[in-house]
Amino acid sequence: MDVDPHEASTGVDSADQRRSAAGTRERLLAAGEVLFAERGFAATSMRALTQAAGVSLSAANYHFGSKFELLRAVCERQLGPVNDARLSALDELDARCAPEAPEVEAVMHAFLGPAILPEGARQEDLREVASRLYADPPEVVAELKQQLFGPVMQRVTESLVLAVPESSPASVMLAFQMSVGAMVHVVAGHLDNVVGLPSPYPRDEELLDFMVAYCSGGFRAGLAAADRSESPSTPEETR
Amino acid sequence: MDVDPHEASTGVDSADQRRSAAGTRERLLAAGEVLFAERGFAATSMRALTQAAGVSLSAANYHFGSKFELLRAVCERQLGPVNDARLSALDELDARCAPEAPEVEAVMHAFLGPAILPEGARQEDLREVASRLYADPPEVVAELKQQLFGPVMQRVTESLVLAVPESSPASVMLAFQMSVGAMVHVVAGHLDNVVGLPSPYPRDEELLDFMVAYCSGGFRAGLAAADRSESPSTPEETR
DNA sequence: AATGGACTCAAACGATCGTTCCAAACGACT
DNA sequence: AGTCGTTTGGAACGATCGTTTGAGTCCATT
Repeated sequence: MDVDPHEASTGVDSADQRRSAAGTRERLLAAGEVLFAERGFAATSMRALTQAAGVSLSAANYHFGSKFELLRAVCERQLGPVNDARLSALDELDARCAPEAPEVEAVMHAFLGPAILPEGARQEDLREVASRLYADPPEVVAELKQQLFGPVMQRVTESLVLAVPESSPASVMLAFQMSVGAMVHVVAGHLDNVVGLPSPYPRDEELLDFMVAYCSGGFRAGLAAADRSESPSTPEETR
Repeated sequence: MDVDPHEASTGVDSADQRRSAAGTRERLLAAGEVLFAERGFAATSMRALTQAAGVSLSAANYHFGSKFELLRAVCERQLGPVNDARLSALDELDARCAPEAPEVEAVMHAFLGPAILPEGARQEDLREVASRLYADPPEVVAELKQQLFGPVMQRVTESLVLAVPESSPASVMLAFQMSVGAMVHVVAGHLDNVVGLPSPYPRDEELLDFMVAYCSGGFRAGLAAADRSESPSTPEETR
């Protein structure tokens, strides 16, 4: 009783056996979400992270082996539900429009929705660590990024190729990547730094509808421009 | 003659007075462009940077006061010509279509062109440090970013508001920010990590035309969706 | 009560960080 | 020749980094 590492905010005094065990891990993940999203991986020290979490330094290295594994756990915890929601939405979309190809807007909605709208219960301070992966570290994170986003990216690309069969897959991927960039920009919170916009920009369905319209319209316009410049020059594949 | 700090690659032996002076500064800026763009600000050490530049550690702190001032100099040197080209292209565009409003495609081309196409002479290994500013550090760089991009952003927004007078300025800014995100994504080189695309994706006019079409189409589609959802709900400003 | 595993703590490890200091080399000028 | 300001290199500064260590605490089980 000499030290008080963290006050018991909720009035639990019984039946909270090994609360500190799962609580510490949860605290570290929550602090990692905030700090990694705010300052990036390299600029976030383990001491600042554990201090923000209210736990000891070695506790972080006990639960997770290293700083990088902590980042991986944070990303997986945050991106797992998002990617699962994306995949299930795409499956449901495919099942709905039986043998016909899905609409571009519907695919974009399935891809953007779980990232824009807050998912499930935790919705207040959930920053997007994943957006940091698109910018932060050297090439070590490339493997993590590929591991986290690879399946979803491939799945969305397949649906988009089906949605616009007249365009080449390379153009579809290029146009989709620009949508990814727009989404990362929004999800990373860069809208908050624009002078004429509300600082915590609301993540509501209005923004989602706007993004779906933007990405779908840009997707179609980009492909139209690519087809316009490809068809008269390279008639080798259109044959 | 006991040490050999850096070999004289070019065969200069006369009339190269104080070559090391301007050469050292140039080397540091060039190394900063590459390393800051590759690994970000926090993950790039001064020792790695000066070693890549082939100069001493104290030389960097002599020419630039600190690591942050070196980053500022690198960003200014790289973004200065790009932003100047953007502003002059927008001025030329305004002068061309006399009293009428400019086209969205033309504004996007003026904004995207200098960032996509290599500018002037140096075009080989010129990475975009600026894209790192949109992702890398905490809030210290926010001031640098605002200082570097502020005028151009305001200028482009003005032209876009004129191009679509029927939409609200807030929607115009939101749609433009998504185009900024797509541009940052492309300029940051994230296309190189996509499996089905060529790894050093060519920065040619074909990509520029594609991006102009994408951003313009998305811009118009997003605004159309916003107008569609705004007009029946809030008839206060449309009056 | 005693044992064992799960967990946390303070302290320290070596390494590397950005920065500073000082002596030496350089060309320019009197 | 001699002196000055400019520029460079090498060594070292204190601080902080990620990680490891070993003793200690707590709870569940026997």
